[in-house]
Amino acid sequence: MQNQQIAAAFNEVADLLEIQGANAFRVRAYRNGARTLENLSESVADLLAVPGGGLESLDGIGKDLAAKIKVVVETGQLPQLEELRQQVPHGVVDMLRIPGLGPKKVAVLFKELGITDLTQLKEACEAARVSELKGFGKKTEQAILEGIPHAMEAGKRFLISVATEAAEAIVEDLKQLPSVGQVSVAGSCRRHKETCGDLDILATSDNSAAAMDRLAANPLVEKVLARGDTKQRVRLRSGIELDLRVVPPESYGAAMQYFTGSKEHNIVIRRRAIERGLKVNEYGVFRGDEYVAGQTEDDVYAAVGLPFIPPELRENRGEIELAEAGKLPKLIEVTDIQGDLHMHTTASDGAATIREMAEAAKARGLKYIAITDHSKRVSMANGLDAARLREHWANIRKVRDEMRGIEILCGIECDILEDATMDLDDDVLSEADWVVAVLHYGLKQPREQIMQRLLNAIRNPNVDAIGHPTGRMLVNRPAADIDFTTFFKAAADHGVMLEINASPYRLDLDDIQAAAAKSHGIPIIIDTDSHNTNGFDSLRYGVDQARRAGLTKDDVANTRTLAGFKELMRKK
DNA sequence: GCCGTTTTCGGCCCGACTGTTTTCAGTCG
Repeated sequence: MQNQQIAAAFNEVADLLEIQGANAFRVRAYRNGARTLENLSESVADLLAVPGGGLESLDGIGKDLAAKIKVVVETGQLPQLEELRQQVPHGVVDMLRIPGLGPKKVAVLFKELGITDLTQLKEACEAARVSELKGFGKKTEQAILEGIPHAMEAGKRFLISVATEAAEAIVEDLKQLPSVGQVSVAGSCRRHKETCGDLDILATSDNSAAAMDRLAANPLVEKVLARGDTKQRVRLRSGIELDLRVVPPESYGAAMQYFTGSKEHNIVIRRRAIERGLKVNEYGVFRGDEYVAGQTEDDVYAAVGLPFIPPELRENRGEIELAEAGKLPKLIEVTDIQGDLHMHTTASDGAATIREMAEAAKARGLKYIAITDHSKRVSMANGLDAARLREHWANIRKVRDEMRGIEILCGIECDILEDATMDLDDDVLSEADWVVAVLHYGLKQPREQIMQRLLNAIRNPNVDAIGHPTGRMLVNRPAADIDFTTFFKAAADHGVMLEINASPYRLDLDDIQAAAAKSHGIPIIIDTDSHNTNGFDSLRYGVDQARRAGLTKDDVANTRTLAGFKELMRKK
């Protein structure tokens, strides 16, 4: 957690320096440093303890930033940030969220008009004082007024499921157009990030106007925000903004590579191009003015001496080095999954019966499932006590005996209570085929208490796995404060599996945590946590998260047959 | 502020679009 806090501090320093007109590369250095910390699995406090300066060996962390990290770890504060906050009020930073306002214009508003928050900015626009400033005009003033409500929503991001569904619908619609060749989603949505800020769609056509007209007429589209010869930006009714880029066919691969990002990945790719006397942009790979590649992404990567890199890995977190060495992992695919070990029925808060869930799972090709309804603490969800649970298991066995082609485990999603005990006694837990232990309540407890709960559960011989370990709800509720190094070590020592919960609201573990869990040799499971028969549709999002973590089929326990899976379960 | 088969400063990814001006700066991705 401390890593994220320091990263946030560095990002804020970058924002504030930018408004003050500091050197752009210095600003970038703070953002790069922040990003390194966000992606770090071990804690900076641990690295500080490494003799010889473990911090400075990190990408983008030099003498100066390392010293600042040390100060934060030791004092909990960054004096530089406190000082900058004195100089630039916090509301000024909020203005950066208004589309069309960057650091330069925000600085002018602050210095010339003394505006320090969004409310004052609104008043100034309404009084037509903004349009009188040099570099501003009537249109800018109007755009600011329209952008203020958006800024008030504070950098809203969208769940990957919401973004994916919208993007796929629009891609399908554009494909109907005869003048359009290839159409595809790019950007963070194609990289399958857990949330998307906006959408990028790419199309090849010799008639860009037709494609843009088609998009503008799509019922999902609320407003066209900007339109040029090659690029159109629209806002969807859901609030997501979407960029459509139209490129010639010979540039398709280059444009896909370029607009899929990430920005950090592409910077390295372009640097490699420069080293080879080449230039990479969205139109192709060029030697001087001569086009040398660009039709496919394979060609673009080949031009810079690399094999194709799966979009999920394109974050500049080591994938380029792996590609160079020919060691890219063969990432897990949805069809590799044979079992689903976390789901609910009408016995607790699910909408379907045992049999309906089993039939639906079988229809999707799953070979085994575990029914894991809630334990009694989750009274809101009609959680089960020992007596009801035993009765439920008897019903599950009945369905299991009657059905062919799918195995059903008698499971339970058992709460780890606030006092670190389990919600059900060991005698009943020991009768289960499968126990997933989870945190639902008391997620805001201090780290020591959270860790006590997780470690107690891991040490309980009846617990097979920890489900949605951090308890976060995306865009909504923050994760519990977990010491991951200790957590992963304990799970590995006790043979407890860890879940990537595939619900698009959770995706917990996240990509970085899952990669760290893998490095500890912990078997990962990917579960849908289905509450109805459509819940199995979420499997793809969990697999995508695993792919972003670099996981292969072998890293994920429920890609095995049931017999193989049971070999990985701890002995009882 | 970082980085360097360039050891010590000079470079750090790049193009499209908008609005305000009239040749370009700022913003964005």
